[in-house]
Amino acid sequence: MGETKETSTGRVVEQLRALILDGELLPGERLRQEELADRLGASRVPIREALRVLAGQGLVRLVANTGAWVSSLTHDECVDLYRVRERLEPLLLEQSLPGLGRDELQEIDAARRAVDECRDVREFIALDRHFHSLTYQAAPDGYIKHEVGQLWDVTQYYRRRFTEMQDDRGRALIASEHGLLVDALMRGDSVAAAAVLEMHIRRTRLALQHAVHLFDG
Amino acid sequence: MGETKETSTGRVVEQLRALILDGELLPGERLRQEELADRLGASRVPIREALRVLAGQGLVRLVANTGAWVSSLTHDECVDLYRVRERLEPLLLEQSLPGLGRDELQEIDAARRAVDECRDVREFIALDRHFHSLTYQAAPDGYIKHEVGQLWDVTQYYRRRFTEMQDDRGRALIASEHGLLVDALMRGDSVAAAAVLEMHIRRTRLALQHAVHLFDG
DNA sequence: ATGCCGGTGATTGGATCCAATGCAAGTGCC
DNA sequence: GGCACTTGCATTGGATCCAATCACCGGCAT
Repeated sequence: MGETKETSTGRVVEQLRALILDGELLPGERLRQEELADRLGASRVPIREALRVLAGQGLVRLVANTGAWVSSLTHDECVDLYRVRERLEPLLLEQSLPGLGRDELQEIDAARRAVDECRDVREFIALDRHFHSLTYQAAPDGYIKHEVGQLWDVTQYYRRRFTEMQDDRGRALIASEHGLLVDALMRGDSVAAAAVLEMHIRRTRLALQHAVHLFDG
Repeated sequence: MGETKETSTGRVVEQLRALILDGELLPGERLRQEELADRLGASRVPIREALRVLAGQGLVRLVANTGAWVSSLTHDECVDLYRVRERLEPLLLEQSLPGLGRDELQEIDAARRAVDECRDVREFIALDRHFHSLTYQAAPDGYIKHEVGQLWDVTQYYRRRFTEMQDDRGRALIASEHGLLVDALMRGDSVAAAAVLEMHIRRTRLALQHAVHLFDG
C-alpha cells in the first residue's frame, strides 16, 4: 500500500508552502509562473493549479489577469486569526486528550523541554509548533485539525517576527503556560487543558495587539 | 469601477458551487472533466482549476489520477462542523453587532418573519441562511466570515435533508431562538446574542447527532 | 513640470495535443 | 467456477502553443 503516486501539482504545492513557511519567500513577494516553473521543474499548468490551491489556503493572493503574491496580513487580520485559534484549538485539544497515552505524553513533555531550552528564533518556531502538534496528534484527522494547521501556516511569518522581539519575561510566561498545559494533559483534565490553552493563545493575541510595528500599512 | 473582468475559472467555480448547493449535483456524484467542460462551456483547464479550488473549500473530493466527486460528509464530520460553527459564529456575530443600524435591524426582523412563515424546505434553507447572513453583514470581510460561509456551504445538503425531517415542534424552537436572537440584537446585547446563537447551533447539533440515518456509511 | 494617452513588452489565461494512469472487461489457467 | 493476469479504453495530468490582459514607458498637450 505504498504512497498513491503524487501529482505534480501536489508536489509544487508542498514545495511552495515550504518556501513560504521557511521564509525564503516573503509576504508581498511576487510569484511569477514561469520563474516558478523553472525553479521547481514543472510546466506552468501545475504551477497555476498550485497557486490556486495555496490561494485557497490563504498563503498566496491571486489577482485575475495580473499575478500572484505571497500573502501578507494586516495587524487586524492577524489578531482575528488569533481569536479564531482561541476558539478552535481548545476544541481540538479536547478531541485529542482522551487518545493520548503514556508514551505520547512523555514525548510531549520532551518537546516542551526542547522549546524551553531553545534560544534560536527559527528553531523556536519549529519546536513550538511541533510541541502543540503533538498535543493534537490523537485528534481525528478532519476539518478542525486541517483548519488549525492552516491558521498556523498563514501566521507563521508573523509569529517568527513576533518571537524575535520577545524578551526573557515573555519566554518565561510561555514556559509556564506550556508547563501548566502538560500538567493538565497528564492528569487527563481536559477542562483545565482547554482553559490553559485558550489563555495561552489569548495572552499572545493581546501581546500581538501591541506589536503594531510588525505590520506594514 | 466596473467588475474586474472575471476569469473563466472563477465563473466555473461559481457555477459548480451553485449546482452543488442547489442539490442538482448530489454528494457522491462523479464529476467528469470533459462532461463539465461541455456543460459549462469551457475547456478542461479552467474546469480542473475550479475543481482544485472547490476541493480546497471542501465541496469536492479529488483523488489523484482518478477523478473528482461531490463531497459527502459522515455523521461525525458533520457534527464536528457544527461544533466549529458553535464557536465561530458567535464570534462573527459579536463583530457584526456594533455595526448594525436601525435599517439593518428592521431588515433582519423581516427576514426572521419570512423564515417563520416558510413551509417549503428548499425555500426555508435559503431564507434561514439569508436571515443569519444579515445578522453577520456588518462584520468586516475577512477570514471568519469567509470560513463561516464555507461551513454553511459544505453542510448545506445535510441541512436540507435534516429540515425535511423536522416537525412543528422543531420549527417552533427555531422560531423562538430566532426571536430571542433578534431581540438581543435590537437591544445591542452582544453577550446575550452570542449566547442565544451558540445555543441555537448547539441544539441543532444535538438534534443532528440523533439523525444518524441521514448519512450513509 | 505634470497629467493624460497610446503603444509595446512581459505575463497571465485558455485551448489543444499528447502521455500516463487506472479501471473494467475478457481471457486463460488452475 | 473462481481467480489472476492482460489488454484496451475512458479519463486524468502535463506541456506547448496562442490569445487576452495588464503594466510600464515615452510622447504629447496643457
